[in-house]
Amino acid sequence: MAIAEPRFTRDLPEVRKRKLIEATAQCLAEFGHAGTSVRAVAAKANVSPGLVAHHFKGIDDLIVATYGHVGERVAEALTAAMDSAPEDSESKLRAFIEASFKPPVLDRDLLAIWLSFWSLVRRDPGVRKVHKKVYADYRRRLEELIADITAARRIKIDVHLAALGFTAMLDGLWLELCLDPTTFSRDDALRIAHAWVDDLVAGGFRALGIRRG
Amino acid sequence: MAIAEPRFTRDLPEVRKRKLIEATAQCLAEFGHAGTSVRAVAAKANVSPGLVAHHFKGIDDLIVATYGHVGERVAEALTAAMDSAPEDSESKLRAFIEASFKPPVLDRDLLAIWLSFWSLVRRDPGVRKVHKKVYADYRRRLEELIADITAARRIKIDVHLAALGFTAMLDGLWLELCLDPTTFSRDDALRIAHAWVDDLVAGGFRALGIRRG
DNA sequence: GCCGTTGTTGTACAAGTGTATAATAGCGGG
DNA sequence: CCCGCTATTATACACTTGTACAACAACGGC
Repeated sequence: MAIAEPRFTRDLPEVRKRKLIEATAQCLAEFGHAGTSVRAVAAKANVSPGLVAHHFKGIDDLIVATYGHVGERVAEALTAAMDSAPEDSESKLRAFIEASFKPPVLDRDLLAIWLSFWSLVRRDPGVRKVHKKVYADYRRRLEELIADITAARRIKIDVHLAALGFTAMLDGLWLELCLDPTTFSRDDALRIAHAWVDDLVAGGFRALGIRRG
Repeated sequence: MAIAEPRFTRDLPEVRKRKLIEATAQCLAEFGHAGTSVRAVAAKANVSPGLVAHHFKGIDDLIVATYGHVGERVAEALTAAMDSAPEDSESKLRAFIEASFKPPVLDRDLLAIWLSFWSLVRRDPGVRKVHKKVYADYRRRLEELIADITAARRIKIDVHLAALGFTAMLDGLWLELCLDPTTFSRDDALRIAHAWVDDLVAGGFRALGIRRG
């Protein structure tokens, strides 16, 4: 007679939390925000509903943690792409673009998580703070690259505005591509983004002059 | 003794539906997607819960109808701005930009509706179809303007890709400005968008050459 | 080997959910 | 003025939700 296997296994809080976060990501991808409840997450993680409440304040807290977790993985993917690119800033910026439009960044499941998180930004000040920091970091990295590229070529533009416009364009392309991959293609997005860099390097965007005052 | 006022008033289905749609918009703005239920909408419209089921299939159907309704109002606002602009395409494109970054288009409440709608796109084919059409119309209008502007100036670029990039940038700026108006300002967004047009008119975006093959 | 800590379960309960149903009543047509 | 149509209500029901609670049991320390 086989030894009865334990009815459950104990995990360190840190480990269990991670498992619950991954279950939340799967629920958001599979059922959307509306179908992602404490119980749904618990079921997906093969765990009792009470355990979720034991580790997290509620489903919103869990979604924020999920955003933080996958957000770090996205940042890692982008950083890895830049690190494996040549040393010059233009190459790194282009590597950033390439990484932005392929998995794990270009991923329908990721959009589901992002949408849920965005819907929390408005009412929860803590969430708002996290969102602000994530986007500030995101923009700062691109702004530094753009500043490098333009400085080396003696191009005088407002790099802050340029970075804002560039990130907005990347975000928009990413969002619309995740929502509906049939209207335009990944390659279209890549061509558009690379063309932006081409024009930047060629001294375009003269209209984005240095900010006055 | 005063005449007892009627306990409720009858409306034409069309009128009642519109009231329910407006109540839905308010609920999405006030409570978010999670807090927008059949009952919440009914309460907001001072109506019994059963009535909602009588006019709509469910809360998803109501959200789609709300998206359609406010989407039309947005389209009207943008069209009105273009109509009151001078006849040339550049002026119309700039009027489009101006209208995009002020109410009723730039509106946190509108984003709440958009987010809910986007979260439905993935699972509901009907919703996906509506989204596709709305965005196709949106892009086509801008593509025509861009085509006009470049054709008049003998500028050879892929207007389709240019329109894709421009709409993505506008969407991204709009989204991020609605999410967090403190990181950058409406004026920043306007400067960025107008600078894009400046560069287009000046013959920039040479990198967006005519699509090969 | 036992014991204590605590991660985990199962259950219970109140509140909220969508929806079906019969009864009500506003309002236009005769 | 009454009548019929149907928009609307009120209620009921089955289900899901979040959370509290006591009991359980896995696993490390002694």
